[in-house]
Amino acid sequence: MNIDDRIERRLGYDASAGVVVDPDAVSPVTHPPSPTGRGPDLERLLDVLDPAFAGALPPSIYVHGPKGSGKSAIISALFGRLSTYGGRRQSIQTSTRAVDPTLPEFVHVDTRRAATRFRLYHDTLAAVSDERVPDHGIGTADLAAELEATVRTGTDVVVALDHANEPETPDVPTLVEWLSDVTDRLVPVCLGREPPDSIDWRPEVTIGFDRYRHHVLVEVLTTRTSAGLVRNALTHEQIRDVSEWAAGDAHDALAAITGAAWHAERAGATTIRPADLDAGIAGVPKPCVSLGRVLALSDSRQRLLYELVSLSEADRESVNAATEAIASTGDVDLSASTVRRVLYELADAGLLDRVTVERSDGKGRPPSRLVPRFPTLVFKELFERR
DNA sequence: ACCTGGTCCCGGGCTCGGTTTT
DNA sequence: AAAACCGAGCCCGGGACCAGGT
Repeated sequence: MNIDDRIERRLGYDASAGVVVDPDAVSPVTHPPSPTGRGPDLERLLDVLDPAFAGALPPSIYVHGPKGSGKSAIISALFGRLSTYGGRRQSIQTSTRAVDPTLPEFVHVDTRRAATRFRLYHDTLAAVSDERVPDHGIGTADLAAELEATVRTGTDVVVALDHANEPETPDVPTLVEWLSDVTDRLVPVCLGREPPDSIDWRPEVTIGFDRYRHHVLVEVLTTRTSAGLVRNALTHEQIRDVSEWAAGDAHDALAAITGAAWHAERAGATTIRPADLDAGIAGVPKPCVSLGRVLALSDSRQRLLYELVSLSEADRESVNAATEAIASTGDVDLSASTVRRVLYELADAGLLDRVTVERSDGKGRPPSRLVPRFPTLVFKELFERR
């Protein structure tokens, strides 16, 4: 976090209103350019990537660890920086080498947004190519040929495949195969939650992330709230409490804080009061699905979820009741049968829980209530602000 | 037996670049 | 050069069928 960034944030910000200075700085779905508290892991990654700095192909890597442990934060920050060094430029000065090495390109792909072969090739190509890549009207095979040609005439590419193995994203072996089908000069760096021995892929190197330890998470939250909220919006005590509650999960902690900050702001407060923090925490279920998964859904599905979390308790009592209520709102232009099917799909994917309700009037199978498993407060706010 | 909730699957149509025809 | 057409991925709609309850 440099001085320019801090000044930039203050520009255009009305200091007389609210708690939030920079929503992105405390958001659970954005990563700061310089993450806090993962120095040793960063060093391990740089050690492993070392061959790349000598112009050789680095090994394939599997980065694993629980949700909210900083995998994406570290990799996206690191690859973001490395991409500015990479590519066709001769970049490293050294007196001991006859020829300066060319660094490979480093590309960070979110498989939530690139969950098909087509989208993966599209996003990878878009990142390494100077020309713009069409979204439609071109076949996957043509895209693969284009990517192969670009890599052949350019440099190797290290591709970070973030969020593998989620319900909406392909599994690790599939992603790796998609890359190797194009050329072996695309080196995969996969990120996932499963331990290495439970995935069907043998990378050359594995790196494990552990949950944040309490004092490290406190440090992360302190850094991010000081960048994103007004001064003293949260006490140190409150940050410690959130960290304790989040049990090492930075995503959940930031979701609770963001929710609390908006709750306070809506009430016209200038600090986060205990009641705001309680509301923020209440808006994050345990266990909680990453907000990023929700935000990667198509517009129609996000709209549907927004309508769902805006429903009254009574309308959420059963899937059919929710279907009717959602389908009858003017903002949703899906048919009732599609709404119903999508609700079941979202439940199956783990974004909603189906809780069977006890029922006395009972013919037939008892209905189930839909309970969101994602940070509802933050999602609602983001949806309304977009 | 009957009823309602839940799962699965696939045809068809939409959008939008690319390609061919006029 | 403009217009018509084609074909790619992707989304929607809906129906067939299975599960779990009285």
